[in-house]
Amino acid sequence: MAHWLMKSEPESYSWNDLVRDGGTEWDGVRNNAARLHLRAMRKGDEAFFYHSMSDKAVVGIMRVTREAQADPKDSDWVSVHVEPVRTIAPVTLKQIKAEPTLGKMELIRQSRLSVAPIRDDEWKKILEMADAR
DNA sequence: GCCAACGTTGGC
DNA sequence: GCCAACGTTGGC
Repeated sequence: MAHWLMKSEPESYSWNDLVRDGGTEWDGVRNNAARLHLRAMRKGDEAFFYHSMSDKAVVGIMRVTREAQADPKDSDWVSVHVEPVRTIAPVTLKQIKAEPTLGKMELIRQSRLSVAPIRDDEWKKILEMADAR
């Protein structure tokens, strides 16, 4: 099972919004690299929900509940369906940057990428950081 | 608010 | 096909 990180500005759509909704169509992605990642997602994959801009922290875990299909707003693009799994203690970008083993994360190397893969060891490390609080 | 990084567009 | 100009994202 693969792991991912997906970004959203909390002012636009927050983790709490996702929990409230019980699931959502992750649409609106308009970047080719991100689209490739969306297409590579498989049902059952898990993803971190990252609050960009005002918060800059991983705040929850969600699950891919349906694989990519045409974005309802623009069929040139794709969207997946996701559901919340659980809230985690926030792991901030600052903490991630301070952790040498996380230096290769796409989150850091290419900050503008809104949908990114996460290596197994990175996933595990961030979970450990959340659980340690 | 500023600016770096990245993507896209359009003139040549 | 190259590259300058412009737009957007997102960290600081």
